[in-house]
Amino acid sequence: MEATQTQTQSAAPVTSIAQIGTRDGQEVTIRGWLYNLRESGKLLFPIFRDGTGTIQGVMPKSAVPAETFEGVKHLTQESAVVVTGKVRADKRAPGGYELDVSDVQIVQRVPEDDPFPISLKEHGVDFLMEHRHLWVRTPRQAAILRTRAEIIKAARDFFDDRGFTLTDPPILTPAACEGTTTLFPVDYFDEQAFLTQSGQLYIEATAMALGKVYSFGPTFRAEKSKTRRHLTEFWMVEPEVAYATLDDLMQLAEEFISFIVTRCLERRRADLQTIGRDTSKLENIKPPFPRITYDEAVEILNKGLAEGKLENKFQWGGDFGSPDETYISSQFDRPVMVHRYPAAVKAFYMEPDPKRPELALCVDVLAPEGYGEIIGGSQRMGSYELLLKRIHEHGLPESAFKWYLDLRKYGGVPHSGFGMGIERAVAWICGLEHVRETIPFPRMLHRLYP
RNA sequence: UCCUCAGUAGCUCAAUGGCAGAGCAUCCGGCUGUUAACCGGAGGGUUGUAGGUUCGAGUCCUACCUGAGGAGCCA
Repeated sequence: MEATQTQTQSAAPVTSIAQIGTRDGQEVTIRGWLYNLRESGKLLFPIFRDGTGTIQGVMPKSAVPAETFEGVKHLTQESAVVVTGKVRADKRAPGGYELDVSDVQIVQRVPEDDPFPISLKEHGVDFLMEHRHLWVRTPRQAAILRTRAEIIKAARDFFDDRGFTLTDPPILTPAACEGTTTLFPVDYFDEQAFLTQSGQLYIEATAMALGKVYSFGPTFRAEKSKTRRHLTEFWMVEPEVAYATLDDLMQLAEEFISFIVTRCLERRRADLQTIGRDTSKLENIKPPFPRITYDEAVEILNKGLAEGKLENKFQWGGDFGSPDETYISSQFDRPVMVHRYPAAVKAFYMEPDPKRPELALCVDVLAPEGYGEIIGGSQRMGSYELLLKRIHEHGLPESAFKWYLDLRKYGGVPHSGFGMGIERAVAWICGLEHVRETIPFPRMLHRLYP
């Protein structure tokens, strides 16, 4: 399995497969891997990939040296190769171009007695997850990862271009941010620490320093969730804005989501096609998004029950379950913003609605097509006294929140923010069945390898 | 934590309680336009583990292990 040091002797310029259309008729070099090999008598059709795409090579036995032909004829899937050939437009080729191969240098040959495990046929989920480090090489997974990168870049561009400052919250924290979910404990020099479940409390502090801020980073939840929407380690982008109200926040959220979707349609359309996404469902993701109150959402559920489209009666005061969210979002053709939930089912730090104090000034954005909640946000509580009371009510240690309370003591202002789960956004935009495909190495209940 | 389903060749799956099979992958052979190529041949098995019922168990029963889907919780 030794890797030979290959000197690319050819004068042909190294080109990416994605850019090969600009080199029609020219001699180029591609550095990549053998994706597949078909043959027909004295004619070989090796398909190469380089991370940007795939292209079929054509090799008649008569056109290349005998040793080159024999070397490629017995080449194994995923062997590393440096290929030189002439680009030729061909209507028969899926990408529009083929490569008339003149030379193939084998950088590393996969042994035939231990072949690449992921063949081109279908595989089961468990097998693919065990081989995630190799699964990411397949065209569909590569397209998803490129789209994830585009979504992250779009999110950061959106905030950077609007005067937000990126401020990174800590990952090791002394206490729960929200006090609700189970955290991963960490030994911190004989002190108890936890992996963060949200950067929100910390960016409230930096928002008071810088006005408009956001964070982008990993978060951790030790919940034993086993669904297509949950990971134990996932990435969130969280903006926080001083002086912003709930209405300001909802406007920000709809502009944010629209920007990201539009960007993906502009720049990753080919990848979305590879993934098999019906992009027509993304075309109308533009402001304004429907805004409904929690009360109106409950009415929708009750009506759905009366029409026999839902099974269980929904009691006012509870949080929506997954089937409830799916039904509510199915009534709209774009993300729906549900605001003003009962304070009792939401986190301790949310500002009460002055008109109805039993409600919180919060919003959940439910993605279409049953993808559920992709954004959760709120106007933050302003009153020092009420915040202290809520901390006690939730059984949280006051000492750990002293600094957070300080934010209300020293120049407290109305402020609002939300968090968007990157993986759920990727799953929705790519139209995936499960969030496990949205991140290079998903961490789930009982899955820590590879 | 609870409910449901599934573990058979490297992979995807068949097999009425009665000889453990196919396709793909690998190897050998054939084919000058293949599109998950095709055609012919070869090798490849402690049927998740442990026990039980039976003349006989991949198949039926019990326990356990592993995985998947869902609930709860959440983004």
